[in-house]
Amino acid sequence: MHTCIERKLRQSNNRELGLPYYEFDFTMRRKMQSPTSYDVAIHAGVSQSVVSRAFQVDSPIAPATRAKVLASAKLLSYFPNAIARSLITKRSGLAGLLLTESTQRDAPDVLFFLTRALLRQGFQPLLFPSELESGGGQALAQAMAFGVDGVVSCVSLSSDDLAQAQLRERPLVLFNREARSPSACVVACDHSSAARLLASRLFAAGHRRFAVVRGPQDAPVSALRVNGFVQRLQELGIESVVEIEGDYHYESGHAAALALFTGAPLTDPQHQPEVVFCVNDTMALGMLDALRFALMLQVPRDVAVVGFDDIPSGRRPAYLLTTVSQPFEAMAEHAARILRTRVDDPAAPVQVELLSGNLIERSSAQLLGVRY
Amino acid sequence: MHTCIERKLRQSNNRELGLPYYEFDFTMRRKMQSPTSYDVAIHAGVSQSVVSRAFQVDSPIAPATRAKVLASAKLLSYFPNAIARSLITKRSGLAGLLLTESTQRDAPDVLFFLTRALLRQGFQPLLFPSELESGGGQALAQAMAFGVDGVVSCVSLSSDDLAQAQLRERPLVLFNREARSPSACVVACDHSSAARLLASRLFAAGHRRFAVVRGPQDAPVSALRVNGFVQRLQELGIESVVEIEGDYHYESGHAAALALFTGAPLTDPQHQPEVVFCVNDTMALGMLDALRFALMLQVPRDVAVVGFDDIPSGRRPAYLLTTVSQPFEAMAEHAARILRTRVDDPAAPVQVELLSGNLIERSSAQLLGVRY
DNA sequence: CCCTTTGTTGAATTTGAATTCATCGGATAA
DNA sequence: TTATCCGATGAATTCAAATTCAACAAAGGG
Repeated sequence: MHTCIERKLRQSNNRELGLPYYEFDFTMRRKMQSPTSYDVAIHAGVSQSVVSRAFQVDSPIAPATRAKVLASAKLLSYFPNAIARSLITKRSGLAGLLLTESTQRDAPDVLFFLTRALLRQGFQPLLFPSELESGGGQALAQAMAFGVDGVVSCVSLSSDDLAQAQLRERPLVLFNREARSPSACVVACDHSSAARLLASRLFAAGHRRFAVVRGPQDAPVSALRVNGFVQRLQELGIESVVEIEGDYHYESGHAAALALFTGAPLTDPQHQPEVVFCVNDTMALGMLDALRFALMLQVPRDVAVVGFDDIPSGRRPAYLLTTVSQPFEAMAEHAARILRTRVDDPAAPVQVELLSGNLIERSSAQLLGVRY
Repeated sequence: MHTCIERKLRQSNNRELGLPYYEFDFTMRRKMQSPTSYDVAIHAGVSQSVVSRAFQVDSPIAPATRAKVLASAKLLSYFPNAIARSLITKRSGLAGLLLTESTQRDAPDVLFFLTRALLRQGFQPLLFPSELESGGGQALAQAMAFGVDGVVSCVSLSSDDLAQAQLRERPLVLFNREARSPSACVVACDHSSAARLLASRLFAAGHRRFAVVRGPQDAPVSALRVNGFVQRLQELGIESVVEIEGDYHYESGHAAALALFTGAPLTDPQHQPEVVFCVNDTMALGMLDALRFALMLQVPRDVAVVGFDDIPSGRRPAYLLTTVSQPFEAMAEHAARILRTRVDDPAAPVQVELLSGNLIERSSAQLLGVRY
């Protein structure tokens, strides 16, 4: 009886004393280490397998035995070692969360809702921030090495990267990023449609001269928003839209205002834009402050301003920015649910979900027209 | 030769085919699974131990052998399994990061800087958000089960919880929380001193009637800030300071303004506070908006307002809030460094670091007096 | 020419928990 | 009373990589 347990116990003691495992063999409880299932087994007078079973649902174990084991475990403050468990079950309970610096700093809500949603689906979120948008591949490889069950990526990934993940049979959900492979699940805001709607309703409100402050050339979401906006305006007969490049930050919105409303066209009000669409709220706030405090213009009387994202500052009386809110909470819940589904059943169909943004009219710009 | 490897290979094949490990024994390469060190060993014509050594520094291995192994590994896109490694090395490379909802939502910078600092110290951050400030104990137990090498906690922990961590020999650093045990490392902003300094300099600027909007009664940092502020004022001869309880949110700052400046004392300007100290910026912004847009008061002419935290919105022209900034970036770097030190050497001395906050004077309140 | 030293290598063992499979015991059916 | 069955149990094996230790080779010294 208990030969295996005795061997293990002997080993434990020796480890603690810094001796080779097999040369030392009298019995003595070790201290100051996490207890193992063997320790609990000895305390409860059962085998290690029974301890393992006591911690699982639907396992063949007598209720009385389970109670006895759980009592011992509590006494020794034992908790199953998740690492050892995942080695054999091939399930770590970890979900990799790939982030860029800008996701973290400009849209902290994304991280908040995603971590909460992942937790609710039973995943512990393991963070892989990359400094650059291009660091996704390495972050993904790292995540694989850590044995994550799946990945939610807020970073663009190449089709090679996606293939890697698929090779390892690790489900991956792209969050607000383009799918570069037909096998990738995607949850995103429908930036393009929201921008089109915004264009329609600004047009309906009577505006005819538009300007756009976009993000850097290679920014994936900026392009979707700008193209949707501009294409819709072209359909409505607006031929030219002034475009200025920004970098998503407050200062570049401020600078864009000065660029738009200072210089030659200033003398001819016919050429000044009536509305400025900034592809994110942060720039829109810079724009508003520049218009009001540097250029002494009235908003929306002289110019209207719209943003995109619905950041908290834009809601306050000092700004009251008309904007589009992305349903981050719902998006996060969808992403986590899809991940859970595919982890449980790798054969589940690939899902692509586009959630529509909500137009929020405040006083920085008036919107008119049908609801949708 | 290679008997062990052959056994393992046979097992691998059977696993893939869904058969019991030991009944199937012809050789066939498995696909669509993460390669193991055995796969690489076979490919490179060496033993598994050699593969393991090839991936470590300072291990006895011939340079030529290592090159051969690494080439095979690259070809098979093999990467050591961090889970299996940590089972035997007792090092997971994971750092638990305990957070509350409010840390995440109100001070996203904390998470940003902490994750960056932990990464730089070679830790992968594993998140344990708890809905409530009281959920720290369970989060800590969870973190232990996941085998984290150490923990940074932005959540208050009881001395029992701290004892648990110590028992498991897992270093723990408290971030902006009180140490409930002499064995706990702490990195925090010196809220009390900063608040004292703020009081001194508002007094020096000529103010004599003060009000404070504090956080909930049990909020740990609110108390430090309020007490420092009020105590210093008492030392300076100010006997009574009006206190209003808020909940850290914008709306409660707004409400506090209405409570302070509406009603009986309004008729007698002698009793209206000249300065309001809000224990966080978010409430200070609510206060400012209420004063300006609801009560039609001029800031700072009629009332001065100061906050604490230096959130980005407060820096903008619409607010220009005088406040105290917490050196989160430096605090995060310190916390991560302390954690690294103690993980590498559990006998390293317990460190407690209080970093001083920086007073930032903008136009919502004037500060006078010596620099420090 | 033999013996020691140094540097590499591989077989076996280890980590902690889950799983498999044989076994044991008690209960029910014949 | 005996045969059968089912639930509960434990010994052994498994996961993937690190580590230990014995074995071996080549090089150097006596």
